Amino acid sequence: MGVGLPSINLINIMRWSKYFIPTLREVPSEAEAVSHRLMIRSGLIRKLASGAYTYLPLGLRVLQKVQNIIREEMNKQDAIELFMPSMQPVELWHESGRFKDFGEDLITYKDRHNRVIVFGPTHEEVITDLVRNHINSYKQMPVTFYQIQTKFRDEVRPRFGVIRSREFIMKDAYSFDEDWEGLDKSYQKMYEAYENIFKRCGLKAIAVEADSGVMGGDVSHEFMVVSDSGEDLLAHCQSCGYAASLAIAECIDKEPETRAQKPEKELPLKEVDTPGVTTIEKVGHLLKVKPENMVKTLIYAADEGPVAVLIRGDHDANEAKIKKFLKCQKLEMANEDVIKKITGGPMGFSGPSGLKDVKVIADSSIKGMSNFVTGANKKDAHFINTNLDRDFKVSEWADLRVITDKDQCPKCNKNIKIEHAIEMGHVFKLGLKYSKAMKAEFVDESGKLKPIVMGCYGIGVNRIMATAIEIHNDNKGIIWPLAIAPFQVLIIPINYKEESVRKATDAIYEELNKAGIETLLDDRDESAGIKFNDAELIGMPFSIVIGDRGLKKGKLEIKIRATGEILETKKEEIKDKILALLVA
RNA sequence: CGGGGAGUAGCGCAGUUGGCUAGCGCGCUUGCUUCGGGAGCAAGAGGCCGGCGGUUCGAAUCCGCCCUCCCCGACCA
Repeated sequence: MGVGLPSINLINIMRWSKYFIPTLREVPSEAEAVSHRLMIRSGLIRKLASGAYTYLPLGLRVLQKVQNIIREEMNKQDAIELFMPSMQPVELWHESGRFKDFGEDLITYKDRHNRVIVFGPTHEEVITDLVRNHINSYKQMPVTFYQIQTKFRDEVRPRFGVIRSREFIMKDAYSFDEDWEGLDKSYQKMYEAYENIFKRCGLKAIAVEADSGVMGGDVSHEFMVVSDSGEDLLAHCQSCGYAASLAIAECIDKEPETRAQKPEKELPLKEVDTPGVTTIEKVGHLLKVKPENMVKTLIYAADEGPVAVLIRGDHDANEAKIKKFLKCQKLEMANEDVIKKITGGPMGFSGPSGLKDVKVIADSSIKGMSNFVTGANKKDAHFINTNLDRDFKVSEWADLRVITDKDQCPKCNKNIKIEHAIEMGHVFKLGLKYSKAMKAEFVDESGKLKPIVMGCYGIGVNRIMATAIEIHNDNKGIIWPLAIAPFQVLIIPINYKEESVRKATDAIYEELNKAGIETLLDDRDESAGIKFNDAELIGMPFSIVIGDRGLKKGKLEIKIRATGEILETKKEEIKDKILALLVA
């Protein structure tokens, strides 16, 4: 299948009875997240298998509207649309070095000629291949390409319906520049496009600095929308607006302040029995010491051998920060043998004093501590009253931990909040990663051969749909933002079979059609209650209720989904009133 | 991959000390009545009880293996 979704002109009007909107009265047992439930109940999607969904007509319309918004904003920034294959020769992935990086997430198969084909999880390789063959001169840059296309990733755990699926629709863009200044400009343009896109889709996206992960590159920003169904955690400052993903949010541990809390006297180091007790929680319980008065010693295996990392008991080690600090590629917890060699004791009882042949780095928050509990590097034993410098030495200090909600904002010192968020988009300054690996070079003005400077930019299209629902709903159903609502107006005739109602309904339906208003007509032979409830469930911004009761007075009702407001309107003024509402 | 939960009609569920023809609500079909917030009456259709194997006179129910789905974690746009 051509998995892309071409831009189309949406059909303006539709009769419910001739369409396909399978709404559900009851909550499907498989769905837990609000958006997931509502998407199934309102007939937007159906599941085929874990992480693979059918978009039903109403859902498809939303996707198409989102895509059209994306296209408009991308085109506005001079990005050029193209369409690349999902089937990609594995050689490209070896060339870029990402075959290993992606690992099991890559979905591959062998074709009949025994060639290994990758189902594209993203398209840096393909676009770089294209560009290296056709862009050879600085005169052809800057240029940014984009596509809207289905991606495939064998996610470990697909969840929350369409929010994390194995097959998903992504807008991916790639910029090519002759130098870093150029990249900065291209990046900025995409950044602006993204802000506009999310805003137009009714989402308040926060741009946060992020870890580049498997994409590579130095600078990257994620566009996050705060939501309980978010898989990511955000450190977010309510006062100054600072926001960063938990993985990189900076921790401020001011030495003078923390030092001040130090008691005057250092007590003598003492070994205590802690049989079989290894976790911070249990040790703390046994010794009646709070986690913040304990220090855990984590032995990591890094590129250049083992490293001991000291973290306060109530904090979590931040591997992204540790990696960055050590400038290493790989970082994993050391195994039992290595721990024994370095600490002399078994796993679970490691402490900073008496470590051999290992670099000791510590999180800055430890500087202010005294008389704390540590492992004794000996089976079933811990030390109490451990003290810095006296009992052990730290070779380097750094921010190595994960921020908590007890921390302060690194920018304004106010309290920081940890919130769940959904990642809607991610932009990366890739730099030379792919152009070097895959030799995408160009000749600059002075005739020199240089690698192209790249950026890449992704948006989860189906995720915008799910997130919009996640944000805009009530206990009755979805409340679509106007720009991405499947239809702008729903006409609800009460007893459509009755001639006077049908005539009035058909006339208005036709009138709205002529005015170019996207209208769905609920012409089903259902009771008023069912129609009202379904209307609230599928959440069109405006409904027009046409019933005998009002018709006798020459009046109809316009219901506003978001507010529940009912506007009594003269029959003749319906169209103008709706037009006014659409613009407002 | 670790931990937890679940698979019985399109949806939501009951039935599981082994026992009759597998049930209920919603939805669906037909007819009549109804018609401004999930209508009433009547008559229907719809099941390999997730799969395979075992125990047994007899299995939705007991045992074994497998599959699928959901949640938490690890991991990840």
